[in-house]
Amino acid sequence: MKTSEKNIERLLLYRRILISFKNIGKTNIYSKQLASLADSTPAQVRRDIMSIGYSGSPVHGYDLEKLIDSISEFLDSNNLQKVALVGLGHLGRSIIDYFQGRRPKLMIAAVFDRDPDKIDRVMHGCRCYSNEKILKVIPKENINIAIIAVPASGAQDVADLLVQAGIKGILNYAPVKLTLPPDIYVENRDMILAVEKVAYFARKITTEGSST
Amino acid sequence: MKTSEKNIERLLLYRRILISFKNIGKTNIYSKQLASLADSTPAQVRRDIMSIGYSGSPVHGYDLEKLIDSISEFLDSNNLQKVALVGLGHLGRSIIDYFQGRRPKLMIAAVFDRDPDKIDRVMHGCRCYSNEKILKVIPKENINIAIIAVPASGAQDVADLLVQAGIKGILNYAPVKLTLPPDIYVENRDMILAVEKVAYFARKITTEGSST
DNA sequence: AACATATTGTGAATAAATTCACAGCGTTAA
DNA sequence: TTAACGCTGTGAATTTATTCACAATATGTT
Ligand SMILES: NC(=O)c1ccc[n+]([C@@H]2O[C@H](COP(=O)([O-])OP(=O)(O)OC[C@H]3O[C@@H](n4cnc5c(N)ncnc54)[C@H](O)[C@@H]3O)[C@@H](O)[C@H]2O)c1
Ligand SMILES: NC(=O)c1ccc[n+]([C@@H]2O[C@H](COP(=O)([O-])OP(=O)(O)OC[C@H]3O[C@@H](n4cnc5c(N)ncnc54)[C@H](O)[C@@H]3O)[C@@H](O)[C@H]2O)c1
Repeated sequence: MKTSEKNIERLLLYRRILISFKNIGKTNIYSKQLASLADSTPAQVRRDIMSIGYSGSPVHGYDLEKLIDSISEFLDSNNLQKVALVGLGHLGRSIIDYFQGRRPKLMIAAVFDRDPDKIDRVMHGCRCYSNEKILKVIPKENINIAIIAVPASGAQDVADLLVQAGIKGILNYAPVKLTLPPDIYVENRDMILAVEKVAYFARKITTEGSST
Repeated sequence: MKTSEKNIERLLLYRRILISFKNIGKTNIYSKQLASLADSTPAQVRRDIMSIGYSGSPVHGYDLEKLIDSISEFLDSNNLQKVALVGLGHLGRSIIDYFQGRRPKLMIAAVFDRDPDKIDRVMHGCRCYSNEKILKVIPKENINIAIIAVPASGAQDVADLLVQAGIKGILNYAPVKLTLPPDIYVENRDMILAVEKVAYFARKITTEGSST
């Protein structure tokens, strides 16, 4: 079963769409509908669903509940997967606020910051520790992924510590390339690059449109 | 000249890397070095650079300054391109704080929120307006891209307003699919999907590693 | 001036991703 | 019963993206 990064991204998106579709009372969906909701094509949707081994009915399309379950079985861990967050500034606070309680199999189980004012504060049920506790808390809580929301200057050090503590995947919001062992999965999310991209395509649209 | 979305993303990343490479005193770079900094391959780097019409020297590789300029000429607007931000919560504040002043050709020129407490506050030199001013301020300031950082429930309405005001590109942080005219470029950035993706690959790494 | 060297630029080959197109199927209607 | 329908599942075709591989080249060296 060959599943690329893009495949996984689409499946995650499908699941979110399917859940909200189910929440408005639907019980099934056709590849055409899902494609249109996901800005994709029916053939792409069918291929993706095929790749996880689920199949629908030619008459009713896909059963929402079963499809959601299949995707979840494919994508999720059986157990709860715990997440650490480092950096409790504006971004960190926004993240914890938005994330916590939204996904059944994922939870932010520990927060770290180096600012003494923040240490020991409790947010959404999880206490903020000082960075020195990273090596202790992460293995103890069995956390294997982390979100970095500290300024660029501190990110590499934090990442090194996290890896030392046993983290296997990092979602990095700091604008630096982290240098880490090859068996650590890193996803970078930089807002500036994203705005630049939007700026490029927005401009492209406007200049193309005016050349009629 | 066929430049795909991925192309643009890589060029933006190269530029950032090149700038920081220049800042540590270097004057030139080889495709091999840039590839390793960008987690890419030398051939990919050369192809990408070829696609913008720049060429280097077989002996000294690429001249940093000239390459940065070529990429910028290709990617950037000649004029300043203005950005609107809607939603001045934790996320919005983090965004403005991080973004403002970082890119020479881009600036957040107006901020909107519907909370009366926030209206008329000034942050990083830009005043926060009420949503009602969107239709007035955006055309007046000639803003053509926007960042949405409001809760999911308000995002579609805000997006509709923005489009009506003349926005051509949107960076959307709210977890909803925006339904908009086809000539509007939308980039969605959802943290939950990103964490889920990291969770998947982190797990995959750990389980694969243990099957030796 | 001739040679050695290391890297670029790029056509060609390969690999990966997407789309096409249609057989097969369960359901409904007559 | 039979026919018609509209959708899925998927092999094959196509398109897009990446990598290979090597001639061309600018410079340093003798
Ligand atoms: N990728 C994005 O989309 C995006 C958006 C906004 C900000 N950012 C980045 O995220 C960073 C944080 O943004 P913010 O708005 O929350 O900033 P902030 O200043 O509000 O918060 C930073 C927090 O990190 C803590 N911190 C600093 N160094 C630390 C370290 N070494 N270890 C642990 N904690 C540390 C500080 O005490 C503070 O609480 C910014 O510096 C910026 O680089 C990224
Ligand atoms: N994509 C991501 O990575 C990510 C991360 C965190 C949060 N979020 C999303 O972003 C939203 C904002 O996060 P936050 O932490 O800043 O929340 P917040 O509650 O701190 O701020 C929300 C702000 O939006 C304003 N607002 C609400 N509705 C509005 C409307 N219709 N028009 C204008 N302003 C409006 C509020 O007054 C408030 O200032 C969250 O609801 C969440 O959906 C996304």
